[in-house]
Amino acid sequence: MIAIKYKGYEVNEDNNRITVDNVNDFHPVHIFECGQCFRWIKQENGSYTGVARDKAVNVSYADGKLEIANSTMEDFKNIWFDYFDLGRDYSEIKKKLSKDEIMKRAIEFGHGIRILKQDLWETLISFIISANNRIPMIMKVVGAVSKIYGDEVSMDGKSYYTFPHTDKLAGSTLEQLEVCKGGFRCKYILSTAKMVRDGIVNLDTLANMTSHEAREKLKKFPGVGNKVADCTLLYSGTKHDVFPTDVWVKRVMETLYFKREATFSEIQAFASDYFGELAGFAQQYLFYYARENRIGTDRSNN
DNA sequence: TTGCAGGGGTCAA
DNA sequence: TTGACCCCTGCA
Repeated sequence: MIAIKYKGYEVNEDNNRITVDNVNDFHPVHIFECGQCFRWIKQENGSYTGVARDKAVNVSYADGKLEIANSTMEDFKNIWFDYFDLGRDYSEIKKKLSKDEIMKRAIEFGHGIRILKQDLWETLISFIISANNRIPMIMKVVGAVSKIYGDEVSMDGKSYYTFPHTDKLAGSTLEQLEVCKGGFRCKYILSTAKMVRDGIVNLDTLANMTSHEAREKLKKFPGVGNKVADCTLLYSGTKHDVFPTDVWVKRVMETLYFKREATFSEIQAFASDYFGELAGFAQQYLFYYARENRIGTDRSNN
């Protein structure tokens, strides 16, 4: 048993299990089902099992205590602290974003949302797969890509698969990749993988660019437009001031803010002006609120 | 049972 | 600005 203080948290390691005390603004359902990730599966006991950063873990949370099973203290410090964005004060963000009744409602609804710091490469490929696709399908395709091209890791006697590194995917043929059922997106994945491998676009440089520059850089990849680029930047924790605008976000903005139809650029301009540096966080609360309540569809309660 | 629309977007015309 | 695109699900 090891017990340490780490960046304000009390962290314990016992029997390959990490517990972190006094974690606020954290709700696994909100975090894992707000559309930012595709590799976390809900278990019968309400915990989530997933693979990230080449590790399989099980995550649960209750009464301020976060538990990460199948993890060491080293992994917590090197991976999970940043992955779960534990260094960020979400209470402060929520306070700043609670500037109107709409945001107050959305934040109340998704109060435990955190924006994960996922691997940039994995996020890029995952969101290329997300184009014109549904979440269960995206999860199946990402799972298949990992199973075929990733490495096996085990937890509790069960096998899991890491997301493949760039070289592995880039070395595939289109025919092999199509087994994963990515459909027309497979050719985008393969071309993107080759471009990354060959250094045509260097993902490591994105963090040092402005959000606009980073988005334009990402759009050089086939299958990447504004939406996929912004999702990649936000869900990898690279840029938090982007406002990925998909049909759900468009609907919620039109229904609750504009009260009329609005164009993509109108919504972008509004978000940038109104939410500023916190636009990405606002987008997550709004997206989760809109999708779970079917805002803007004929099945909504509004 | 079969058939068809449409989905958290991008590309090409 | 508009249709095609893989594949799957939901719903007649």
